[in-house]
Parts: sequence; C-alpha cells; structure tokens
Amino acid sequence: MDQSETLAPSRADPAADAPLNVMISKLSRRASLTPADMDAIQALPVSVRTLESATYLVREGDPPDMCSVLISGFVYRQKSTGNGDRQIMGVHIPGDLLDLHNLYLDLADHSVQMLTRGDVGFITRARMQALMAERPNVARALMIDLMCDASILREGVLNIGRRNSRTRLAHLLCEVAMRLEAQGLAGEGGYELPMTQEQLADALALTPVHVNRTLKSLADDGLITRSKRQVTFPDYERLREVGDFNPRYLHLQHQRTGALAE
Amino acid sequence: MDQSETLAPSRADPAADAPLNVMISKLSRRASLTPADMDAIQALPVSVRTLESATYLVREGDPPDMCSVLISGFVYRQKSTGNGDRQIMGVHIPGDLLDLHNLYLDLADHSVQMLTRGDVGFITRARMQALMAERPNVARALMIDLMCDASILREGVLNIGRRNSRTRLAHLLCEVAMRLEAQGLAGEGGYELPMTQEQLADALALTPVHVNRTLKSLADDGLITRSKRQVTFPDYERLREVGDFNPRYLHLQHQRTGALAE
DNA sequence: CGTACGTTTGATCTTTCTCAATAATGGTGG
DNA sequence: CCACCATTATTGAGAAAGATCAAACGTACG
Repeated sequence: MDQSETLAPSRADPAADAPLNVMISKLSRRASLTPADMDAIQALPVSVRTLESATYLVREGDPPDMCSVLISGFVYRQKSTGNGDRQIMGVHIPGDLLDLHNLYLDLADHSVQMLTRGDVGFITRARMQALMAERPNVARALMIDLMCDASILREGVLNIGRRNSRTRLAHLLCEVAMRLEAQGLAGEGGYELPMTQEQLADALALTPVHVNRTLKSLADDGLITRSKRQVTFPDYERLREVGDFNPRYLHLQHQRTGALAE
Repeated sequence: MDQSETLAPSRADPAADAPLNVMISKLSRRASLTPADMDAIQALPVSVRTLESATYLVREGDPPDMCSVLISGFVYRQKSTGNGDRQIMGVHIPGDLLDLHNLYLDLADHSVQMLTRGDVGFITRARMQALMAERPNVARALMIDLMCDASILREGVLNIGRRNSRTRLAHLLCEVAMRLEAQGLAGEGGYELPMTQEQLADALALTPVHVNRTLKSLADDGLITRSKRQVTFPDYERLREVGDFNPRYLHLQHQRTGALAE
C-alpha cells in the first residue's frame, strides 16, 4: 500500500510518525485487532492536517468524501433547527473516528467542527471501504466503534430529555472524564475541558446563563473546582452520583469482541 | 442453508411465508442488494414469534444473543435514569432491524419493547455475523441501516433539545408519517399511531399533560385531526413547516449506495 | 490599552411541570 | 348486552425550572 497521499511528517511531533496509532489504540480497546490488522491500518494513506478551532470538517448537507480521525485536539458534531438554534450532539477526543457516519451516506446530516485547534487525519472513503472489504476484522472493529457512538448518543438523549440541569452537567463532565481516561489522556481528578459555557449550553440543551449558574452550583457544593477551563473533581465518586453516571453505555469492557469470537 | 429453526409458517399470513421480505425491501431502499444477497437473507434461519404489547425484546443490561426484525406491529427503544424517568429513544415500524446495535456488544445499553402486539423474526447473532462475513454487500446494507438509525437519533436529540413542544410533536408526527410511507404502510394523509399520550410524552421528553395540551393546540389550529389513535393531517405541508421537518436526515434518497459503487 | 469574547449576576418572564380531579374509553366477566 | 374496572384522556390551578433581557465584569490578545 502506498503512502503517496501522506504528508511529510514533521519529525518534531511523535504523532506524525504514526498518526493512526491513537485510533488503533482506541479500536483495540473494544475489539481485538491482529498485528496484520494494525499494519493494514497503519498503511492507510492518511493526510494529516492541523486545523484551527471552529474549522468545519463536514458541513450539514455536504457530500462527504473523506473519513477522518482525530489525532489531537477536540471536535464536536452539531446540527441546527430551522430557526438557527444549535444542538451539539457529541464531543470527540483524540482517537475518535469523526465521520464513519458518512462512509456510505450521500449527504451529511449534521456538521462536524473543530472545538479546538488540532490535528486530523483524512482517509478517503474509497480507501476506508477497501480496507473494510479486505479485513473483515477491521470492519467489525469499526462497526463496534459506530455502535458505541450510537450508544453514547442514546445516553445523550436520556441526559437531555430526562435529567435536570445539575445532573445533566455533572453527567457530561463524568462522561468526558471517563472517555479521556480510557484514552489515557486524563485522570479522574480532572482535566481541561476546552468548551465555552455557550458551547456547554448547546451540548446540554440549556442556556449559557443557566450553565453558568449550574456550574456555580456544582462548585458551591464542592463537586467541582474550576480555574479557566480546567475542571477538577475533588470527589469524583460523589460527582458520579450527582450526575447519575453509570458508564455501562460507554462499553469500555469488552468480552465477546475477540478477533475470532462466536 | 437450513431452515431448521424456522417455525412452521401459518398459511393464513402472507408475511409468514417470507418473513424477511419486509426487511429486504427496507434495506433495498438505501443499498442495492443483488438477487443472491436477497436469497441469502431469505435463507436465514429465522424464528418468528408473535409478541404481546409491552413484551421486552431486550432489557437494558442483558447480554443480547439474538438479532431481531420487526415484521408487523410497532416497537420502541427506551432507557431510564437512576430515578426511574423513562426516555423513549425511538419508535420502530415493520421492516426495521431492532437490535443490530447489540450485534457485537456485550450488554445491552437500553431496552427494546413491543409498543403493540406484533410479529418479530429472530435470528441468532452468530448467523447474522456469518451472513455479514459471507456477503460484504449485505454487511454494507446493514451498516447503512445502522447509520440511518443513528441519524434519526441525532435528529431526535435536536428535536428534544432545541424545539418547543408544538414543533417537537409535529416533527415526530411527520417523521413517523414519512417512515411509514416509505415502507408503504401509510399515506401522508394520516395513520394510526398506537402510542398513548404518556408514551408520546416519554418520546418527546414532555409530560403527558403537556402532550395532551399540545395535541389539542395542533388540533385547534387545524393541523391534525384525531379520533382514537388515528391521526390525520388535513394540511401535511403546513404541519411540516410547523414541525420544522426536513426529511434529509432519513436518508431516503440513495445515490451512492449501489452494490459496486466507488 | 482597547476591543472582542467570555463570564457572572440580577430581575423578570414563559414554558412546562406538578398535583388533582373528572371524564372517556376499552376490555372483562357475568 | 351490561356493569365494572383499569387505563387513558382532559381540564384547571398553581409552582418551578429554566429562558430571556440587560448590564457589568474579566481576561486575552493584538
């Protein structure tokens, strides 16, 4: 497999040498990949670009041609109502596949946008489809990833639909904490969440003003500490309770997903 | 492929002879299946059972072993918060695959339950996985189905998160109308929606009382007519506007999804 | 050091919820 | 077919969570 589409990696950045490592490590967490599978992924012609905050990766209504993988930074997906109200449907962290959704669909049904500056690896749809055809095991891993994304989305529906602002916010904080931790990017003690309160509001289906008050209420109760965008959890256990957070839906434990299972 | 697990079809019911026809017709709408693909699906050992309203197909936390296809009736998927509040994440109509979600996951992250009495075809996970391995084209069709489900879910997040009760309800009515129509089960003029107002409330993240009032408000404005569970739309176009309904997210037009595309 | 963006706070308003009671409706056994 | 029971639908009155409007305060960055 040629690497002709790969941009010359800058020697300074370790991720640039093997930009898809972070994705492999994510997929491996929930599905077993053989060394050959991993090699096949590594061999994928990937073009890595550094994108500024707020850059669109996919715009609702566009015909998607690429598949992308987040290498560093944060991304969110989003869609808007007819009168312009925005809803953020999910936040992505390094390792996440960003638009597997569009792999077989004509037109993007939602937008994907950089939340911070970061590096994104682009792979053509055709390449990705070819990989899946050649390596059913990789195809399975990708499907599992897709299914887990859907599960996270379902929890999001529950969160927005049936929990009050405090619980809702606490739940989001716990989810991001656990996902970052699973990816080896943060501990349970806290992390930097690079979202403005307005973005948090759009993710939680609240108002920025109300997010501010809810944040304050959590802080007043000693459940979180904030300085700038850094959030720390003095008592993660209690925050989990307040956030009604049961991580089952993240499917971070895998048992049946072995390479040759069933 | 043997049919040993297939229950003896009752000659009275046309669906019983080829229970998976409805699923084939649904998959074909968004992905091209070859005659051989269709035969392979038809040959799947499927056990059809008639289930009473409210029967669970999958319960949150269970290890799922089957894949199921809705043949007749309605189904919904649902999950609950720690304090028992329920959120309905989606409603399914005949032809829908009900738990492809669980095909590779250990434990169900949500429950799937009969909304009405109906027939469900069960296929073992192992069989389904084998089919996907043998027929990449079918695997692709199933992935597309999964992706469309996810798209519907995203619109659900937007609907619940960012639209008021009137728009939200109108949107749901439009969506079900269009999905039923696409499946050849109803016209745009109206249909029977077998949901109680309490279930509607759980689907829309509202209160039953408020659903009742919102329904009344739509009826007062001549946007819908109700008798029992039958809903009719005197002016579908206007209802679509009120419901901010743009059917793109249903991905009912397919262009790139041909059997040998790309 | 000024401008733009983000945060914080107060006051008030609206949508939706809650509680409660009554009226239909549907199904069941006699 | 009727009376009864359980479920569902409808309506009213009051409460509450969260939204809206508006202003002030911080902070980062050119």
